[in-house]
Amino acid sequence: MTLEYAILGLLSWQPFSGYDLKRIFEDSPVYHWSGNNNQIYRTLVNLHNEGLVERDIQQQESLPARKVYSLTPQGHNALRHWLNSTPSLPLRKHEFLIQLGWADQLSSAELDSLLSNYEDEVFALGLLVQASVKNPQLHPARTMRENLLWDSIAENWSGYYQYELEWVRNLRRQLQTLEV
Amino acid sequence: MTLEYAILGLLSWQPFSGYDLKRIFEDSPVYHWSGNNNQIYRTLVNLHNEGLVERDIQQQESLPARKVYSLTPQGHNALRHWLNSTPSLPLRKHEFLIQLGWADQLSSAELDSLLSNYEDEVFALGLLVQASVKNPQLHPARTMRENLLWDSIAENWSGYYQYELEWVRNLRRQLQTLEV
DNA sequence: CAGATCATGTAACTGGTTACATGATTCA
DNA sequence: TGAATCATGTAACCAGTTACATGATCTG
Repeated sequence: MTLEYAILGLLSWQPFSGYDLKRIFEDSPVYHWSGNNNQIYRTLVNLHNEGLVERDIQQQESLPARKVYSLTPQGHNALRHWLNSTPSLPLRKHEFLIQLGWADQLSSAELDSLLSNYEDEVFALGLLVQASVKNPQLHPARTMRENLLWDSIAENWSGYYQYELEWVRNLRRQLQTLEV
Repeated sequence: MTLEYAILGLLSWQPFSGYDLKRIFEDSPVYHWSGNNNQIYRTLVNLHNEGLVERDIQQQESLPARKVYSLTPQGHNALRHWLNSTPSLPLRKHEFLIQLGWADQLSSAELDSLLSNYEDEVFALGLLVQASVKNPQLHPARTMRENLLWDSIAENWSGYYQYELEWVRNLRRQLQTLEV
């Protein structure tokens, strides 16, 4: 389960509550794929049962208690083991390309509006991603090497949206020359 | 449900059996995300219940009957409606980038071996993708415009793996210069 | 006064994976 | 003789989404 390790990673940096984690997952495209409580809170309970994290309950007046989690030595081990395991390849679910595959049924106006919508959305998301991925609150930079790694992660994400944007612009241009 | 429309799309091209579809989904990165029977066979039953496809049962001697599905007029309508609906953005689940985010805990030998593994796998998959995405059996080319669309889909996929490959090579180079 | 933020959590669901089961035929 | 291909399907499970519930405090 990826989410488990994603959480272990973050906790190896600093202790967080479920709520903190939820916000990080929501805000960062790196952790894009789950920003929902249900899974996060349940995963924390599991990790706790497995002895990989420990929880510190901080009582607050007039707000529910914060449950702050941190790694146990076993948690550190589990993380380190995962870090050395063989990397998994990125998964892309690109629904739009499937849509496009049958879009010859559309008029050229409809098709271009579809592409222009896509272009706008990619552009907008690209800006968001660029902003959030550079947010120093979302990642550590304790050594020069760690800094380089996170820069490279940020570059991978923002570069990806750039790639997608150039691709759609190029396609629109090609379709226009076909039109004439 | 994306799978539903992906199937409607394919059936709008030509009739297929569940087994045919399963193989297409397995072979093509475009439909990467599900090559498993369970869902495909169940989805076909659903589509049939909804009246979007009709089935033609072809008895065979000594082999189970082939159930060949094709679109009904309602199926064509549903597809056309979806084609004109607002495009959805690509989803990337990039587990490796999360792994990398905490990889400063590894020795430089371990880190480089991780990256080199990743590079090899991306390279290999890139070749596969390039081959399968150009396979004319997996897509129609009935008009010049349709041809252009599918070329562009193929380019999006193979270009993506190229992008990922250049990214990892670049990172390895940067890490090496840091080392010295 | 309405809506966001802090902070926890649960219920019901959809989507997707892994593994199993059957059984004939072809190919190395 | 063992593996791959053709062709159907089911059972059990894991992962992820949407929506709900509570209740105080802060901000416009």
